[in-house]
Amino acid sequence: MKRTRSRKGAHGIVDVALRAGVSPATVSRFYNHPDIVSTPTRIQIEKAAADLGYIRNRLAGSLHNLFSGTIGLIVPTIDNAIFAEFIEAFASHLRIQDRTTLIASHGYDLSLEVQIVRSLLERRIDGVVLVGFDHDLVALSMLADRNVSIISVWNYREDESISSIGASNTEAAKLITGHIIDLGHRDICFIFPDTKFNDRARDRKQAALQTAYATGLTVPKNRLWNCPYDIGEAKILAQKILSKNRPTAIVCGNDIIAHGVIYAAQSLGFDLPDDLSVGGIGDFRGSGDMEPGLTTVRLPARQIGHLAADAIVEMSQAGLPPKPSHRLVEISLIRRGSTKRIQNA
Amino acid sequence: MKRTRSRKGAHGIVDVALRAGVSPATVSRFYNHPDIVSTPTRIQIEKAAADLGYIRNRLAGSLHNLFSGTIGLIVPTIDNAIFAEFIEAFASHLRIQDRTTLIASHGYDLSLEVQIVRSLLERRIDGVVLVGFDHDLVALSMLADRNVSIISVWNYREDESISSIGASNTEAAKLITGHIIDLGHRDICFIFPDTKFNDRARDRKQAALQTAYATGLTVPKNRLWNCPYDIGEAKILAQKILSKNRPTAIVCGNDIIAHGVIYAAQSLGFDLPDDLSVGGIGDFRGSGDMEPGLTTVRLPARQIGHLAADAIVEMSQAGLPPKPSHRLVEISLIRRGSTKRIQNA
DNA sequence: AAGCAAAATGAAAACGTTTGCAATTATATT
DNA sequence: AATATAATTGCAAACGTTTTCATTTTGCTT
Repeated sequence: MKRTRSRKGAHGIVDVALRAGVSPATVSRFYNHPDIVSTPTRIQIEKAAADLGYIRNRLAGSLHNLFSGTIGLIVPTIDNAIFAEFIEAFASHLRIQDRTTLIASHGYDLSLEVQIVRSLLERRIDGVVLVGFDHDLVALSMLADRNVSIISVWNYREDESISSIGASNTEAAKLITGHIIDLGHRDICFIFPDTKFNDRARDRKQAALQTAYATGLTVPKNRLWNCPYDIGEAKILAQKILSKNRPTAIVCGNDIIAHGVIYAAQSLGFDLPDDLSVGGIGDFRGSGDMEPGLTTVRLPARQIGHLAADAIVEMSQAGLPPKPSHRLVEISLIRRGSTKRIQNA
Repeated sequence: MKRTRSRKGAHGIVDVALRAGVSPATVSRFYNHPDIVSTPTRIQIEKAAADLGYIRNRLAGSLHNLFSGTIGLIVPTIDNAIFAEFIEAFASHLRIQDRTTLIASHGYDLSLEVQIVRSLLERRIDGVVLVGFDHDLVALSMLADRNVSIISVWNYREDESISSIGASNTEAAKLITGHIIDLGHRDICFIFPDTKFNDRARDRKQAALQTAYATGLTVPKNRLWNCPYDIGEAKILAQKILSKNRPTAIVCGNDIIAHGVIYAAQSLGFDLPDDLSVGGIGDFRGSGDMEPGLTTVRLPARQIGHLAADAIVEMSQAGLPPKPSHRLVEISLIRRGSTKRIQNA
């Protein structure tokens, strides 16, 4: 394939320099270290650049100084509510810091993540933000070898070797499970997503069950289910669960599943929360507005996005810190209409 | 600030060449035109690159050949369901074509869009995908000046000057409005988002009202409302509308608003669809699963994402086509439980 | 086996910036 | 006013590739 497109129209830094009557070096400094160029020249250059409609070529720059001004963001999925608010907040805050976001998703497929990391490294990202701690070692070492800053978001654990910003998913699951137990429920069903390559789900599931066990509950086979991140599939599963010998409450690994469960209950004509209590984790957009409102644990997605953007920029400028730092964000139980004290307790 | 981070560990193309016993030129060809390097050398280079953990630097390459392998995607918002499926499909298909997605959102603020375009141009994107046809002329001409391919997605119109892939929002609004009128409804309320800088919403709103007028209906002030893209705000607005002198049906400019309306009706204890019919546009994830299922017009978001990815890659390789091309994607009315023939008609 | 075309490779000049160093100019000090 | 110091600026050499052109090697044909 012939690549013949011309961009002849575009002016370069030397054109600007020529027109402003200075050297290209000075123009470069005007953009990168504005403080060290004198006011008169600054004005000259500003005018020349405007006249020519100059847009600088950061690729050429990064070739020299190793900084591309681009940050990679790798998420499991973009197409559902889970990460939407986070991505938006992250990208916006990066833009404010004059960085751009190179985004990619892998659908919980770690091998794909390796390819994605390679592809991002080929574009010389200054840093990368990943979700959670479950990652292919190959991907991590490629990043480490090239001194690319890494931040893991969403989950919080004290002992991990890469820096992170996130909530304790363990606590989140404890909160919602504990709340439901406190309401008197003893026959509780648990629906969680697949925990393979998903430390958030794993932490939540384990903590939820642990909390149940600690109260002396047992969780038989028909009270523990797996379910993908999909409202429709959750609805179908819940309909099955609810059709016979139903529990008094369902704890869901995330709000997506909880939405499906609530719809399932409604489709079967149940009264919520009288016939069934439902709890989620996440507090996505919409969870508070549905009827009944979903009782859930609020994870501050936007805050994580904001913090992650600031942190990755700082890290990429400063070089890797000696030790990984971990930032815990607050979560809170949001009581809404989908849970209720059990009647016959 | 001193930028002293070293990437000394990283090997370049000449290291690979040295180790493979060939010239850098051959290694470059190995990556860019694999067909013209002989099998033995190919193997040598493959091995050398693997041994050294070489990751090529595409920035350096684009400096020379004007292609960065990066496509810009500018959407109004990432943080709600509207564009989520589209973005996911788009980014995935770009990845398959060995391109990466530089994403940014502007929250329906055109002036921000200009800044974003500049920032993307500084990274020398090969093409850019925008939503709709309402754009700042400055942004468009910056792109045109630099021969960057542009595709507009989501909306379809025959007469626009930039290439597009999308559905007819006019048809969509006609479909849902017509459906509701066909069901016998005459007292219909319309809730649409702000149409400023939003041609999709404008087309929909106009077509919906037109359809109503064509049937001889009038739409008084209290039957036409504005509402942001937010379930919660839609819910509040709908509660107000429904509390006094309520219509028999509500046509919503998108599924987000429709979700809010349905929740509002439920919060007031209405029976859906007996007390009220609700129609949306979009068919987002979840619209089919809620109770009752939302009657809406399906816009194939994933398909648009897929087509747009393929199209922008092709355009960016081929140079601008002589004439803008417009691709119309199919939409369809999805009848679900939220609409019903009016009882007393 | 010679001759020729085709295929594969190498040498070196770009691509558009940034930056170390040196040279110049402005400012401060006496 | 002369000198010392600091603030600006310019020169030219990178940065890591890709590509043109020329050269070498390979494969065919007779």
